[in-house]
Amino acid sequence: MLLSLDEIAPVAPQDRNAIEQLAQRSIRIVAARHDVIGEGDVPHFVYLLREGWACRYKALRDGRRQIVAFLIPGDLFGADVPVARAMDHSIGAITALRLSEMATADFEAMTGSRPAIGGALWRYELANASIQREWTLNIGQRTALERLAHVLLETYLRLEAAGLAADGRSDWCLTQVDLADATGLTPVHVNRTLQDLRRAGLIKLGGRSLTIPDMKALGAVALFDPDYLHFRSGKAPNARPDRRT
Amino acid sequence: MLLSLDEIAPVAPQDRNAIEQLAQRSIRIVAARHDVIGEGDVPHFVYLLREGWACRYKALRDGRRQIVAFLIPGDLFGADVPVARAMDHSIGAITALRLSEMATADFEAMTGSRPAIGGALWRYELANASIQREWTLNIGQRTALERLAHVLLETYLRLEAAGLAADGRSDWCLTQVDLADATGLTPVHVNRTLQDLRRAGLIKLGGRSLTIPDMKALGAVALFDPDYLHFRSGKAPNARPDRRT
DNA sequence: CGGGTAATTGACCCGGGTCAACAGCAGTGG
DNA sequence: CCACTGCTGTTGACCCGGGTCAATTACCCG
Repeated sequence: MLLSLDEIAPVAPQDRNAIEQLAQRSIRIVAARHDVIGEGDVPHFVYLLREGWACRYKALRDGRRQIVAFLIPGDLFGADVPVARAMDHSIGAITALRLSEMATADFEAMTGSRPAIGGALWRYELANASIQREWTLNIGQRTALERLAHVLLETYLRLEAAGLAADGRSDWCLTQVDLADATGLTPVHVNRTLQDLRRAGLIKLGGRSLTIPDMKALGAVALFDPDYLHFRSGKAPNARPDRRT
Repeated sequence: MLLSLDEIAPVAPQDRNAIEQLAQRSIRIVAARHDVIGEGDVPHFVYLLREGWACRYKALRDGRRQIVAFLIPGDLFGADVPVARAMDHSIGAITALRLSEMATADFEAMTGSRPAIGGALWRYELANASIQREWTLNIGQRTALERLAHVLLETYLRLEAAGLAADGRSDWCLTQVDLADATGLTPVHVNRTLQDLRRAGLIKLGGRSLTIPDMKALGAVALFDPDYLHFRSGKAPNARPDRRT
């Protein structure tokens, strides 16, 4: 079973089994480009994404839309709802999805009886929060070229960590409009910037697949530092003196 | 004792006392414009901000800097470190700060023996994550005018919830450079945009204080919807049908 | 009174947005 | 099997919101 939780915080085999048991009970299929959960909803399920790509997004009243995270197979969402009352954003399917749905009551019973899962979940949500901060930085400070390079590289690395990509190559389900909504750029400018990246030999993107020939090179363009992803394989922490700002 | 945790999730008096006990043990003073914690650090304390304004920020290697959150009196930070290993961002003082520092071991012992605090903390971090998503939306989609209006209104409301502001008036400690770093604009453009807001009668800002004469009007300009703040006084959730995207 | 930080202003410029048209394909129904 | 439709990607011409550069003017605060 694909479980991105396990890439952030190790989950013991018996705990994995407990999750898997619950996850096998009910499957939900969602068509591409439909909402799984809408802003304001109080869903009664915790979801595990089994197949397909989705996104978290927020919309402004006038239609402007910001994707705030991509969800890929193995990702868990809705685990915060029992705590946070209602959704403050929507979950949208990018491709067709296959989801495991776990009744929140059952899910809470499980985390209650297995503290290790609660702890892992806590780590998982903190890692997601860290990614969210990086996105704020990405959109606020990076140029279009850096920004797209960053999103592509981050997404590739998450896919690789999930075992869905290797050797710099991956299936790719995001349209240029999706990338535009995620980066705060227009689709037209995404198109042109992707061409710049292609021309520079930094990516090959097309035909539903992404190839990154030189991770280091793309990372340099993106000003990429993988620490914020909080993968278990991450580097050790360091110390630092007082510093003026 | 000011405790923003309590504005998000109610904390029982005995739990409040437990936190206060711990918080009274050690005070740390930090000078304005110095770092409290640097990116990569593994601090051994959980901090409660008692006095002054601070921010979370991330910096790019070339010096570009993004403020990803403002911290005001009553805010708690560092509670995630025991879980997340190392800091993926920095905490910087905007004004001089007075902080309570609680040894992480003591803090964890307290949350361990008082599950209600752990639950409240979980809600608190989720509310912060929600604000972070709103900031991503803010920077990605709103114009300079909307964006500044949004930041000003959000910050005012948080101050009000903390009891540090009332009747549309509040002390104000952010410079235009701070606002620029938080919104992804340049200081020059922040200056001009603030003047537009002033000219429109939407804000009075100067002399270390902010006044918002008409909350509704400013909210309309900012496309502001307070639900994402997850204040206890928030509205009830609603339902919504399947919707195409 | 002096020195440093924060706010303001003007002139000019550019990265990315806007508008519009078109091309390539995949699905779909006749 | 093919025409039709709609989504995705691409390109060109033009424009504007916000950035850059460079002074200058308040403010503190000691």
